[in-house]
Amino acid sequence: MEERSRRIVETAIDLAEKGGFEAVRLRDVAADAEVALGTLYRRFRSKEELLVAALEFEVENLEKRFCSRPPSGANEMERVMGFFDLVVRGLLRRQNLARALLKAVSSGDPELTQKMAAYHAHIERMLVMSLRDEVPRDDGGELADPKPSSSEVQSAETLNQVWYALLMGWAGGVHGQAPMLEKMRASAELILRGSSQAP
Amino acid sequence: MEERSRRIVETAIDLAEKGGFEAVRLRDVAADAEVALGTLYRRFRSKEELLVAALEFEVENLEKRFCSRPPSGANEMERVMGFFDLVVRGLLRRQNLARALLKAVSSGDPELTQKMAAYHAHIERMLVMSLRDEVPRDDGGELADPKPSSSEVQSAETLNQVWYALLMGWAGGVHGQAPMLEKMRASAELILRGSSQAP
DNA sequence: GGCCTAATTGAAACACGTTTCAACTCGGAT
DNA sequence: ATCCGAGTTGAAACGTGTTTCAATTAGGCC
Repeated sequence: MEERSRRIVETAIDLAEKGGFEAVRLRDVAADAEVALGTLYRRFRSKEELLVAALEFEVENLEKRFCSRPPSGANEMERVMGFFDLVVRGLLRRQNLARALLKAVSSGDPELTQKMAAYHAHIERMLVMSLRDEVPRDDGGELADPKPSSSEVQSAETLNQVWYALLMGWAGGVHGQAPMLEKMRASAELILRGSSQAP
Repeated sequence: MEERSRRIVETAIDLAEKGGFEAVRLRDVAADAEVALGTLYRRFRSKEELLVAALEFEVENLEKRFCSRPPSGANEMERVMGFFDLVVRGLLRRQNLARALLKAVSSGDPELTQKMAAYHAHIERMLVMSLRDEVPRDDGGELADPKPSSSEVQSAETLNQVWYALLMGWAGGVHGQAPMLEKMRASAELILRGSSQAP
């Protein structure tokens, strides 16, 4: 990403951390990033697109942490929950920011379809790697994760679906982070138990 | 609900059917419902709250249909998928409306926490009843569904989580309705298989 | 009927996302 | 050095959600 765009995204993240979605006023972002409003709009078609770019940035960081300290655990369950703990510590700790990013990615804007799918793909990839016991190696900047089996992919998809719904519930105030993790564990138990049986 | 409020909600639904979330311009809603803008705001604190009221309305209709023609099927899987088919036919067919309602309920507005939780409770209740093979009887306007077991509740919660995430994906253009139902079936297979084992 | 309170109305104003535009700047091709 | 086109700037304007407010109306109570 180009220097100016990065400055814009970082400014947006700062403002979102402080005051959430509403605090990301594009006039303020432009001013703080020392850019004209028109420049911001040349690079990001909307507030949502800007915040989704911020989400991409945060997910990249998450992936780096994931690769450097992959969740360890004796079984699938522990490793998968270790991954969700990582997301909580890496992203949800900054509640204002996390809520703002979730709101942006779930806005339903058709322009963001591709980015939304990419986000889910990232999470699912990390989930597949968590299901395995391998230590993921950083392979020239890319994650090494050859040929996931279709049952691994299916489990990861289902886990990600549950996780996404729980994130939405957290963002909407339906539950706090600890209950969210509890619910995730309960659902994961069902899912992993199901996946351990021959179809 | 009072007459004036109902008129406002129905007007909002009309507009949302025609043009989605953006087409629900509150000035237009007020004008079409023959009410002053201030009156609309006295009854609904925001556009999202208005649309969530519309969602409540639609979910009530869904529940009526559910009670009058409960999904039938030889096993849990078929009945649960029958329920999701019902939602598709009853709500998602009107794509503009459905997307608008989903956008509202997932807006993350703290004022809507209660309504969001209530929505999920409704869906989960119908899922519990679908898991069972009973014919749900309309019990004086309320659904008869005595004492769901904790394992039924857990399955219903997990199914609902997956379903909600898939709805968001559909609303965001990640997949169409048919692929969404396919994904739902695949995840439900995992979940129901897991629930059929002793914990 | 007269009165009191709450609801309604119409209209204006405000905030912020988004668009538009003319003037300006800058890096590279000639 | 000059010129060109793309990117940038600053400022204004527009649309829509939201707020505000004075004037009006409606409905129950004496």
